[in-house]
Amino acid sequence: MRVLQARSIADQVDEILLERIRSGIYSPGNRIPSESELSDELGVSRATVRSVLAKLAANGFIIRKQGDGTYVNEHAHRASAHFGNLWDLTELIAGNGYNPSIRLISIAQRPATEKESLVLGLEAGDELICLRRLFHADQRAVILADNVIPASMLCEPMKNIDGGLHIREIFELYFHKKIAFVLTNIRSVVLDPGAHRYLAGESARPILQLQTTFYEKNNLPLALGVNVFDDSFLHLSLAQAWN
Amino acid sequence: MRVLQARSIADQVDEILLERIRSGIYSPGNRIPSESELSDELGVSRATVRSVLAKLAANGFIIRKQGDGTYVNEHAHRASAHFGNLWDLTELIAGNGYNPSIRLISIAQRPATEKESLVLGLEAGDELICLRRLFHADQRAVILADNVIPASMLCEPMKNIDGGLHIREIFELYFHKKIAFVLTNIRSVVLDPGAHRYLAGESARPILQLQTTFYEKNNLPLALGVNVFDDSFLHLSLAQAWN
DNA sequence: AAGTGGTCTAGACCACGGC
DNA sequence: CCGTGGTCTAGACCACTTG
Repeated sequence: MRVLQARSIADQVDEILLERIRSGIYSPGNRIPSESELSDELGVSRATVRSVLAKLAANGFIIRKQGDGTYVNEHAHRASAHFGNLWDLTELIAGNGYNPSIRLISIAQRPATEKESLVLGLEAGDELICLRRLFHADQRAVILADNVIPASMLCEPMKNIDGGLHIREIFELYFHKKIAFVLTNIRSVVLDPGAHRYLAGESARPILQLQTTFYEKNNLPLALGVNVFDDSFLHLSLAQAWN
Repeated sequence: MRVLQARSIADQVDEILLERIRSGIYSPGNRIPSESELSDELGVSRATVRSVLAKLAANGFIIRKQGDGTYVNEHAHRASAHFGNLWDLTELIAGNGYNPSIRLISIAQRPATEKESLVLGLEAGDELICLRRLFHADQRAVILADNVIPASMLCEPMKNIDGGLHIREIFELYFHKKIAFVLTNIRSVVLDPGAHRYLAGESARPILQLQTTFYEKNNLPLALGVNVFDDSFLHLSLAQAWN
C-alpha cells in the first residue's frame, strides 16, 4: 500500500497506526508487527516508521522492547492529554470522554495593565483585545478561558472574530500570526467569584489555572492566556515514557 | 572533532549544544550554525544532528525557521521543567534556581487499602512499603513525596533503602524493576494538616498535587506516588513548541 | 540563486531478548 | 541462533526564506 503525498508520509503512517490501535486491530497488551513488516506493508522506509513509532512511544500509546517487539499499552487510553497537543483544551475535554464545544462570552477592548504591557513589550496604556470564552463538555461549562492580545496586531474588525475556533486559528485568521511556542505555568488557585459566575459548583474551591504566554517565531510575545478549570471534573492526566 | 562512543553520539551532541547554549557561545535570539556546519564540525551525520535539534526544539531551547536558520530561544530559560524529564522533582527544583536535596522522612510497611490493591493488582491485605520523603530547595522543604510499593517486590531489607536517590534508581537498586512509563494526574487540592507538618506557610492553602502511577514494560503497575508542593514558591512551567 | 530546514530513502552495524 | 528494536550514515529531493 502506497500512501499519497497529500500530507506528510509520516503523518499518514501515524494516523493509520493510531486508528489500528483505537479500533482494536492492534489490541492492548499485544504485539504489533515489527518495524520491517510495517515498512514493507506501508511501502515506506524503516526510518519513517521509526519516527512515527518513537512519537507514539513518547505519548505512551505503545511500549517498545529491544530484542522482543512493540506492544500496545493498555493504560494509555486513561491519559486525557498527550505531549504533542498539550494545552489543547478541546482535546483535553475529548480525552475525558466528553463532547467539547466553545462559546464566546465577551470580546472587548481596554488599555493594558502595567504588568501586561511589561510582559507583552507594550507601551503603558496600549490597547488590548480581551477574549473571554467558555469551554463546554457535553453542555456543561468546564473551562473559563481568557486571552488578551495587543489590539495593534488585529487585521479585521473585532466583531468578526469567531470565538468557536482554536486559539491557533484565531491568531492565524484575524492577526496573521503563527504561534511558534508557548510557555505555560500550572498553578493551583482558589476559584474566585468572577470565574465562579461561569463555572458550576461551590465557590472558593481549589482549581487548576494554566497561565500561558504565546510567542512568535521571532521570540516576541504575542499574547497571554489564563485558563481555569475544575480538575475534579476534568482530569489533567499525562502518559509519559521513561527512556 | 570526532565524539567518543562512551554514550550515544546523539546524547553527546545534545550535551555539547546544550552547553553552548547555557554558556552563551550560542546566545539568546541569535542564529546557531546550520545543520550541515554542525555535522561537519562534530563529525556526525546530518540525521544525527537533526534528531538532537528536534529534541531541543520540542523543549523550546531553540526555534527552527525553514529557509532561514535555527535560533536560540531567549525565553526557554524561564521554563522550570521540560518534556524529557517532566516530573523529575530535583530537576524541577533546579529549574527554579535552587539547590535540590532529598531527605527520607519515614519508611514503613502496612497492608494495602482496598483502592490501592485494586490499582496495583494486589490481593486485599497485601503488604506495601511506604516511602515518605521531603524534597528541599536550598534547605527549605518544598515537596512532600509519598510512594507506596508492594512489599513482595522488595529484594533487600527495607532498612537498606537510600532515600536520597531518584525514584527510578530506588526501583532499579532495591526492587530490580525498570519503570517503562508513568501516568500522572495533575490536581489542585487544599493543603491538609498531615502534609502541613512538613511544608512551611499557612495551612489549607491551595497547592499542586501530582498523582503518579508507575508501570513496568509488561504493562503491570509497579507503584503509586503522590507529590504535593506549593506552586507559588516552586513554579511548574513548561515550554512547548507548537509545530 | 543560494542556503536553510523538512522529508524520505536504503543500507549498515549493534545490543538485546526469546527460542 | 535469529529477529527485534537502537543507532548512525550518506545522499537525495523538496519547500521555504532571504538577499
